[in-house]
Amino acid sequence: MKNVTDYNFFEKKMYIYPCKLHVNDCMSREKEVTIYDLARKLNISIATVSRALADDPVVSKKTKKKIADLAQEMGYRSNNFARNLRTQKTNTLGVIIPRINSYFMSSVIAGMENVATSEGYTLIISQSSESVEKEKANATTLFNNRVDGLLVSLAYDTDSLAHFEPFTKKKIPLIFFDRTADHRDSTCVLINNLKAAYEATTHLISQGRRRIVHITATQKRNVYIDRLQGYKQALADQHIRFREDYVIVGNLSQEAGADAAARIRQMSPLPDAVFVANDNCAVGCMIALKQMGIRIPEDIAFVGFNNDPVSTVIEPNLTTINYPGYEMGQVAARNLIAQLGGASGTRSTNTIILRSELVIRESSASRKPTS
Amino acid sequence: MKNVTDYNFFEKKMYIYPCKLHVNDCMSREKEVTIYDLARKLNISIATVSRALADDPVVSKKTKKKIADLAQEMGYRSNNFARNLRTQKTNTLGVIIPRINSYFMSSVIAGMENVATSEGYTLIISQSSESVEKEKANATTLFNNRVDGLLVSLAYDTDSLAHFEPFTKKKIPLIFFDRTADHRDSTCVLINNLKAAYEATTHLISQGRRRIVHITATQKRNVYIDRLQGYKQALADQHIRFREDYVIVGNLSQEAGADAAARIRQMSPLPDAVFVANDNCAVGCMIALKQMGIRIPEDIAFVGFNNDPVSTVIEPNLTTINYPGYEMGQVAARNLIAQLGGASGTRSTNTIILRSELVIRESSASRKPTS
DNA sequence: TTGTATGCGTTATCAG
DNA sequence: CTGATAACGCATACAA
Repeated sequence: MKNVTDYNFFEKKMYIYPCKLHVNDCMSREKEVTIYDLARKLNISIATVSRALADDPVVSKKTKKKIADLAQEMGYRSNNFARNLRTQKTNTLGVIIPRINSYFMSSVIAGMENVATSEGYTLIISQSSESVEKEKANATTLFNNRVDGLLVSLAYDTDSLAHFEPFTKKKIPLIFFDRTADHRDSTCVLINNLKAAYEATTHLISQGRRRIVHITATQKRNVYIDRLQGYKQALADQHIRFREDYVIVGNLSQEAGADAAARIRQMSPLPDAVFVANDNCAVGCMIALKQMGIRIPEDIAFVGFNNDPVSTVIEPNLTTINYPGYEMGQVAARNLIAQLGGASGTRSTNTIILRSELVIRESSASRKPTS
Repeated sequence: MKNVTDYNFFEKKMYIYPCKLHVNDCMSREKEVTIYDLARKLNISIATVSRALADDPVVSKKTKKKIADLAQEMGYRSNNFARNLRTQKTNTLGVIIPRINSYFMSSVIAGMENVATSEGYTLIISQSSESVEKEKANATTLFNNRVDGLLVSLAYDTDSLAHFEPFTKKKIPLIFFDRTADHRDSTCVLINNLKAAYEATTHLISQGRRRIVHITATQKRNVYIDRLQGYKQALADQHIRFREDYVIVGNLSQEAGADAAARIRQMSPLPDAVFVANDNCAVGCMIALKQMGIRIPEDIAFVGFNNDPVSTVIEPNLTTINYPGYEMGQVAARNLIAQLGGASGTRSTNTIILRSELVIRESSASRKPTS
């Protein structure tokens, strides 16, 4: 504080003199070099400097070189704020995700960061922590930060998209990924959850399982709705009656898996398979069941979802749906940037479906060596 | 794939049309409302509006209210670029990390995001992918983005801090966390790796183990240097000879763990314990050893580091060092913001040590029921 | 190919 | 308490 006070005092005093110094003078911050400085030094106009720095073909190679060299030498760096202010663009993408610390999400983010950086964009990441309220607040913040575009994966309980209105009103492109929603003129990037769930369930049936429990989350999110649908469809196609009480809804945490295990154990007859909408929860459930002395896959087979690294650590290794997070991040970011680039045609792309696949491991082996 | 192809085709077609629209013209973006608009409507000066919006005590409550209401009504939002340009502040923090998709790192980021957002700061996250070169590039980008401060966890092979010079030269505060480095006037946030490793090793010894292998990474990073030191120290204190060939250096990936397992198996006599500098690698090693028929903990005991969720999935559950990632992120961010707030005293804080603890699980049980 | 002039939306200084 | 006005650094329409 001492410093600041002194500095203000000093500055006030300075105003007496005709020599008017600006905000960043003295030694408080070395002065930034601007295009004015470059122009003055080379005796040319700032316009030329600006153009040269932007690699405008209209500037001669020679002056370009001169300017580039001097810029380098003087440690010039362009001021994004001045530029953004002028161009009304921010080169910034906003991201809203439920939470960053899951393997899947952090992979997605890694993919986004990868393409964003290489395209000269910057990412602002915010977490909704699975709460609509925080999601709204994040949306507002990002809106005020003037992001050029938005990448969103919805929270569990979001059921209105009203908080994204400001963006669509201003024609700021919006992309939903993974946990998507129907929203006119905004693209979705996801996998075919229905098909994946269908395959998972069909696989269990083909292993001789009939009493298949499904553990999932709130039916507000497409991913869980579709997975449930796929599960139902598979049952129907194999003429297995769907039982409401075989669907366990929770928050898909590892603890939720343990809770589900307790419920499963109460069922009579004991189910012979479980299809879980997420690996973490599957793992929690498997651990709990094993502690109860239930054998996997002999008594109960398991299929998860996500191909999280834990799926190869748990014993037996977990059969699951592989699901390219990193790639999903890349695709979503790339598509968003394409829309920003003015490829207006891009706008009509409504949905991008990524490939997913069933990875079969021991947790779903059939009891007898048939397969 | 079908979709993607169609999409490309469609886009190409769009490019044929001569109708060249500028990025933001026509009705593509409704005009933003500025303080000028507010001022005009209320017949007051922009100066008053600006002050009112900043909640300057010098403005009367009444006019403040009027202005706030109108702003709300007209959908005014302040323009950060204009403000940043004017104030020379960005309210943005840069983050450079090796990679985001590990449980530990994503927890750290979550913690940082948490305090940054609540303090009105925004985070720009970039990954070095464990490469100095990318780390340098990231530093440059963040420098050009004029971040107010920087949070860094170093890549494996970084051995010069020259790329951070621009920041320190401009007195932009720099905080290292976890993978830190000695750098005059920059704060470090980390745990006491030496002590943690000492405890881990001592624990193994107390369980009756003598031939303890240590798996770690390059000795360029403090965390690995310190953990090795702690390991050595513990051996020394228990009068166990340190053996160079018991130290296996790799990249701590799960595969590296498997490789290490192969080497361990060759050793004769077989080591009776392994202390690994990271849980993931420990898990890889355990799985590989188990496949070779080696029993854990009977033949070889294990201790990991990080308390990653996998440590409670692997069988037997992994004894490890618990290590608060989320909190570390919060502390680092909070400290950085404090420095920006002008708390000059903060500057002299050189190192912040977070608590860590040994979590004992089955992987390190002693052979006989003594403990 | 280069230069001149202007405005982008704020904040902050100085003068009422 | 309020107003007028000058920067902040850059991009660009228009002139030359």
